[in-house]
Amino acid sequence: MKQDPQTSLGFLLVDAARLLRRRFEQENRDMPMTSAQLQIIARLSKNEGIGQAALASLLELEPMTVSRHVDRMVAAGLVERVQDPNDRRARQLFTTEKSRALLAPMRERANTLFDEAQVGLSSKEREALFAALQVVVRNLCAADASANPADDRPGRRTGSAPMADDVKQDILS
Amino acid sequence: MKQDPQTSLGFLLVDAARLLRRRFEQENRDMPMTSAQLQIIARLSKNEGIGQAALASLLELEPMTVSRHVDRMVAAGLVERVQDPNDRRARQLFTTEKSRALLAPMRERANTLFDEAQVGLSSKEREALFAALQVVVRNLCAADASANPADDRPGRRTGSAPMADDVKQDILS
DNA sequence: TGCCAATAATAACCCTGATTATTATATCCA
DNA sequence: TGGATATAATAATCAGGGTTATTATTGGCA
Repeated sequence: MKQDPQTSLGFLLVDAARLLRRRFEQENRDMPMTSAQLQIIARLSKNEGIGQAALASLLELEPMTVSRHVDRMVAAGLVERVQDPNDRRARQLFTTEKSRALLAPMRERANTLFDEAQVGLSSKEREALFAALQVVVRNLCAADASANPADDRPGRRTGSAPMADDVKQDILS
Repeated sequence: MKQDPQTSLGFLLVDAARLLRRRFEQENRDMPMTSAQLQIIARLSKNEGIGQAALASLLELEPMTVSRHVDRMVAAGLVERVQDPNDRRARQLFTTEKSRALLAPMRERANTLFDEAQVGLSSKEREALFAALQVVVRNLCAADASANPADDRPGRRTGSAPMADDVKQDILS
C-alpha cells in the first residue's frame, strides 16, 4: 500500500521506528509493560538506585519524560521510588520483583520481532544497519550537546548532572 | 553520555528516530509546520483531492490520527477540507498556497539535518542504510496487513479502502 | 555565614500516534 | 426494495515525548 515509498532517509527512519513500535505494542497487549517501559527497566536493571535525572541522561530522554514514566510504573508496580538519604531533592529508583521477572520474556519477544523486521537482510547487512544507526545516534547526541562536540561542558547538557567517574564506572556495561 | 549503547536493533532504531525528530523540531520552531505535518503535506501535494482514509493508508497511519492532523492543519491554514461531491461521508483534502510555499524550504532544512545525521557514513553506507530501512518498513507493513502477505484482501487492512486502479495510478510517483 | 547559582523533580500544556466506539452514508445482494 | 455490511470521519481516552516554568534543596563562594 506504500505506493510512493519514502525518498527521504529521515522520514523513512521515523516510519520504520513507528511501525516497529506499533507492532510491538499490538503483539504485547497481554503484557503489563510497554516497549518504552521495557527499555527503561532494562537500563535501570543495570543501574539500580540511580536517580531520575541520571536515568534520563542515560536514555537521552528529558527528565520530565522520565518523571512521568516513573509515576506510571510505580503505579503499575514496576518500579520503586525511594527517598535518597543524602539528597532530599532526589529519589532512588529500583526495579521490582515483577519488572525483573518480565525483563527476560519481554526481551525475548522484542528480539523475535526485531528479527522479523530484518527478514531478507543478510547478517552482513544487519551489522551494517546496526552500525549505521549507531553513527546516526552518536551524531545526533553530539549535536544535541553543543555545536562543537569537543566543547561538552556538563552544565550545557539538558538536565544532565556532572557525573563522578566512579558512577560512570557503574553505568558502563 | 550514552555509556551503554543500545545492543538491540529495535531500540536503537526507535532512539535514532526520536533524536532525529527532536532535533528537527528544535531547529524549526520558527516554522509554522511540524515534521509530521511536513510529511503529510508532501504526500498530499502529490495526491491533491484525496480523502482522509486513503491518505492514512498511504502514510501507514490510522485514520483517526490523520483526522486530528487535518483538524489542526485546517486551523493553521495548511490544508483545505472540501466536501466530496460524490460521497457525503467523505471530504477531499487539498494543500493551500501557504503549505505549498513551505514545502520547499522545509524539505531543504530536513535534508540538511538528515545529512548531518549521516556524517561519517560513506555514500555506499548511506545507500545500504536506506535500503535496509526500506526492507524493514516493507516487512512491518506486510506483517501488519495479515499473516500471509499474499492474502491481502482489502477489508482486512486497517482503515484502507479498496482503491480503484485509476486512483492507484494517480498515487504512484 | 549567608546569599546566589546549579540541580532534582514535577506541574501544566502541546504534539504525535493508537485503540475503541459512534454516527452517517454508501453498497451489495437476496 | 430493503436490510445487512462496509466505509468515512470523528469523539473519547491512553501512552510517549517535548518545552517551559515552579518548588525544594544543595553547594559554592564571597
